[in-house]
Amino acid sequence: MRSRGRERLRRSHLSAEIRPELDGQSVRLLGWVHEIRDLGGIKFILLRDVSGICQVTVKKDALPAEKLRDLEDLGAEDVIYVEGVVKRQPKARLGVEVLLRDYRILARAKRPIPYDVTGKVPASIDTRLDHRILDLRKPENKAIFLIASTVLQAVREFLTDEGFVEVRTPRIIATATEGGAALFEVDYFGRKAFLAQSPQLYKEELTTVFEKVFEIGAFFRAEESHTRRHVSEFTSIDIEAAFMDLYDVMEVLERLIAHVHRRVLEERRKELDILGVRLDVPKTPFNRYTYDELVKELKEMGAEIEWGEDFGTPHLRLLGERHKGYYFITHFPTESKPFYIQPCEDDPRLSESFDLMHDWLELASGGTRISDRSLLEKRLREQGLNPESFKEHLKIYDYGMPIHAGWGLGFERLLMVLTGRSNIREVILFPRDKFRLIP
RNA sequence: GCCCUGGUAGUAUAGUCCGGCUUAGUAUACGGGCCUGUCGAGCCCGUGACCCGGGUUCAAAUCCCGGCCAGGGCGCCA
Repeated sequence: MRSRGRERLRRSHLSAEIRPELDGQSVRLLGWVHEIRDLGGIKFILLRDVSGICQVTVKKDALPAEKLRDLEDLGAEDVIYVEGVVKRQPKARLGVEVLLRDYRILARAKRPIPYDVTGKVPASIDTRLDHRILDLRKPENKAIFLIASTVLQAVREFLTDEGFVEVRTPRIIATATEGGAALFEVDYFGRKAFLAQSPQLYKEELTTVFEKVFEIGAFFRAEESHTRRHVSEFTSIDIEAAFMDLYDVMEVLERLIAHVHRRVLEERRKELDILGVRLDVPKTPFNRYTYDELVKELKEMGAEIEWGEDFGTPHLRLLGERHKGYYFITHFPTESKPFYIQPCEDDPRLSESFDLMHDWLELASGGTRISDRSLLEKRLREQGLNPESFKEHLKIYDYGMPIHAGWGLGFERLLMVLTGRSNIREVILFPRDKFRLIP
């Protein structure tokens, strides 16, 4: 019985596949009721599935009375199975509709549904996140995550083709990896442990095995940040490669960004249209500016900044007005960077570091890493960290540590750029920040 | 953590300055009715709200204080 029922309810087409060329063909559809417009003798049901929305038309004189009665009760977000015939229809916006022959209501939605999926009335980001599953059913929000899926796929295919090995490092760690950023503490069988804020040290160690590694994963920062570009749980795309320096990995990064643009344009044109985003493949190589140059530039613009000071948000906003799109900032002061960044040989006050920017938004950060144990220990001490608590990491440097370099790219920030969204929470399915732990 | 702004039906808003003209207005959603080409459907009717606590006052959505919540910014960062 059960399996026969399932057999009947297979769909023959997705809503996006209902095209005028199918005129006259019988089709079976499955989906959610997006909207109903009832004109009395004729009723229009907009049926939404993963591919989009199509119009199902009900001429009331063409259905038996008892079928019609149930249909009168159909509401928004009900799940429905539809059998019908495709009709080329110049009067319909898409030029095509499905004339309903039979149907089954598979699941009812509560009425009134607590959130407007059709988007007739705007909703604040807080309300949207409170009803996130319904919010995601809006075509424009769904489009963001269809693009996200393509981006992840594109990143994996690009890095794999470049000879990088995908790895996974622990989320639960014993000590802070970089000092600085606040970590979430967890109770690990009665011992104190932390949620990882970065795969940094593990990925460096792994270059001595796989040479080129990458990881796509969630990391955690217990910062008090309250901005549109910070959350407590975010996704980082990280690479690390032996026998490379900052210029090598910058080149990998800009080619990756270009590749991602190409793939999104190839596969998600419809979603970009829904979002109203015009995307161009950025020209490589991206512009490169040194920290020194930009400090000079900022001073010329009248900004207050001392050499050695890291750029603050107001500085970056100023720079973003002058430098549009993707660009690199290189050679930051060693002091402003984490302990593992390689100081320049000719001027140790500067480091072999870089950030990838888009306008004023920081997307990625990376550089050449220190490969000499004694220098690394010296840098740890200079940053007020205790080498003793890094001994598990430091011992790797005794087993043959070549020069290596890498970067970490904020996946959601890249997605903000690609989808034209200004709040990082919009591009995370279920965002976590200081104030939000549900849904 | 600090600073700024805000909290009115399910949602989004008007009203708040300058307290009373308010049975708190509008849109949308929802319920009922009319409607055979809608696509922001239309028209008619209806249900539905002043964040919580204290204070000032004859009178508080409106002014004051505290709390909670939210949005944004800063620091920090991806």
